[in-house]
Amino acid sequence: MPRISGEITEGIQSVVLALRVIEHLAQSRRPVGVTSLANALGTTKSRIYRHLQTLVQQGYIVRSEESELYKVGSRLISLGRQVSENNSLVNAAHYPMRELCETLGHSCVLSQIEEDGARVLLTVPGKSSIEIGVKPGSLLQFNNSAQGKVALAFSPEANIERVLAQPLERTTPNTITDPERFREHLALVRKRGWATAANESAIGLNALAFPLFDEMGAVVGSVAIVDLFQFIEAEPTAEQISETARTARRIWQNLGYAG
Amino acid sequence: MPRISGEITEGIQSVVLALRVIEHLAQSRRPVGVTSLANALGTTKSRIYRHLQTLVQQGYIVRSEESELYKVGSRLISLGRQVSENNSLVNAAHYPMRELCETLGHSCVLSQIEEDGARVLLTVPGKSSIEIGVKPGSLLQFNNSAQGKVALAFSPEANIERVLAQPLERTTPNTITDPERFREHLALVRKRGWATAANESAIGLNALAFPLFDEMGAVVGSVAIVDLFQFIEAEPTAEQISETARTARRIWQNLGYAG
DNA sequence: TTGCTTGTTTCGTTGTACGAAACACATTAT
DNA sequence: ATAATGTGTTTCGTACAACGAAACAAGCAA
Repeated sequence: MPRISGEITEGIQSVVLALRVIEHLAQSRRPVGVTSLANALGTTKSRIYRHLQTLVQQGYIVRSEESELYKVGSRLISLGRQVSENNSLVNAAHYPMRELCETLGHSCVLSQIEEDGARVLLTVPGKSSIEIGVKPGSLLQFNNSAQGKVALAFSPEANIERVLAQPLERTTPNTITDPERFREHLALVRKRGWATAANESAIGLNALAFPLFDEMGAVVGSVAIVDLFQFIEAEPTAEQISETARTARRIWQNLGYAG
Repeated sequence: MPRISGEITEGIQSVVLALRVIEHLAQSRRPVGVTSLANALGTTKSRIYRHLQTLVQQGYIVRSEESELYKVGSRLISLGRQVSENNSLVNAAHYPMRELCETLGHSCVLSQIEEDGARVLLTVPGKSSIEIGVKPGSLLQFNNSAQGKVALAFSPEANIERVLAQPLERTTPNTITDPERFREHLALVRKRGWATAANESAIGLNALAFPLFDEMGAVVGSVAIVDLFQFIEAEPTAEQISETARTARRIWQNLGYAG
């Protein structure tokens, strides 16, 4: 099987592709055809075709009968429900987040800490007509997002050192890339209890994030409000801070952490 | 790669196994180890180990740090949310089903029609202390479940013929396996607008199912209440029928079907 | 007609994914 | 202590699964 990127090996190839196919279909709400999928994932039509066939056979995706395009199938949907219903973090956060969104009107994002970033689990779109959001499933970096920073700041020291040992990626001129400055910044975040990330992941955007703790007191993720810099300034309003904090606290409590 | 069951080929093997691994982890709420997974799926440890590694690498599953067992990871959770949130049927049905469960106290099941059965998308557990339910993700047969029968009964004629052409599987002595009797039974279901399946899929169980239609008037699935035969008799009570019917109607309306 | 799209099928080749078996490291039993 | 079982992990040679390229079919638009 020719031509893989000379990397050390990133796992069983066919499985990796299959997951990418599923992920792609889940993202795009419209059904997708073989060719466009092959282009999007940078591989051949035959490979994609074979993979689609397997996934259809297994019931994870279906062909919409009118067009001859592929879309998410019922088996994947029920798998999705099982997984997300059994996840305590999503359950604990869902309702408080909706309320926060009602109160402040900003988009609201839940993320879970992972080895190299904060994974977006769930977003509640804001009330403005311009929709600002973060794509569920994406991985936010530790050094350029409020969610990542706040999660890292409250992590065990060993974790912080591990991240600082690696070079910090720069995405905008405002991204913090110097390890020493970043260390100081994390100390500030710990002191205040929250983080913002004005123009750090993208120019014009800001977010205000609070950490979430489980029953053992360990960080599991973060809640954040996200909006244009215009609406969430470098120093957020007292209301934004207190309301988001209150939401975070409600989520902890649902998770069993007394505070 | 030796020894597959001599079948015609059921798709890309490694992908099929990977999906089974994911499905298994999603089902079992507790973390699982390599060996038990290998036994459960009937394959070797090394194969499972390799697959788990790929899935971990991709972020779909993680190892719980205390034990060295594997469990569902955040990437799979966020995939799950995406998929189930974008699914109109689940969204339309969720709230009405909860209410139905409050009213009658039985477990409530949503399923979507598929080529060879009704796939369980979502279940709301009943209020009794004995929990009767159907596992989400499982495929209910057309001939031995209320959900399957009602979905098939309102399908296009061609679909019915296709199913009748295949031999009907028997699971209990009460399962209908004779094609002619089944055809008559479907006519009755169509006339009444609902189906039951007393002792057909398992002795002691019964279900009462209504069809669900989309905006074009085509069957997309079914809602059903499920409980012990003791609580849902061969001829359900007027209240059970009217309440479940009302729920079904509310779901159609949410889906855009005027009726 | 001739292009230019789709999705599908075939085919020969290659290197991946495989099983078996060894390995390391725990517990528990003898 | 030492054998006996239980984990999860690693190695290795090989068969055959998964692959890319290219041909094929079917649809639509100039």
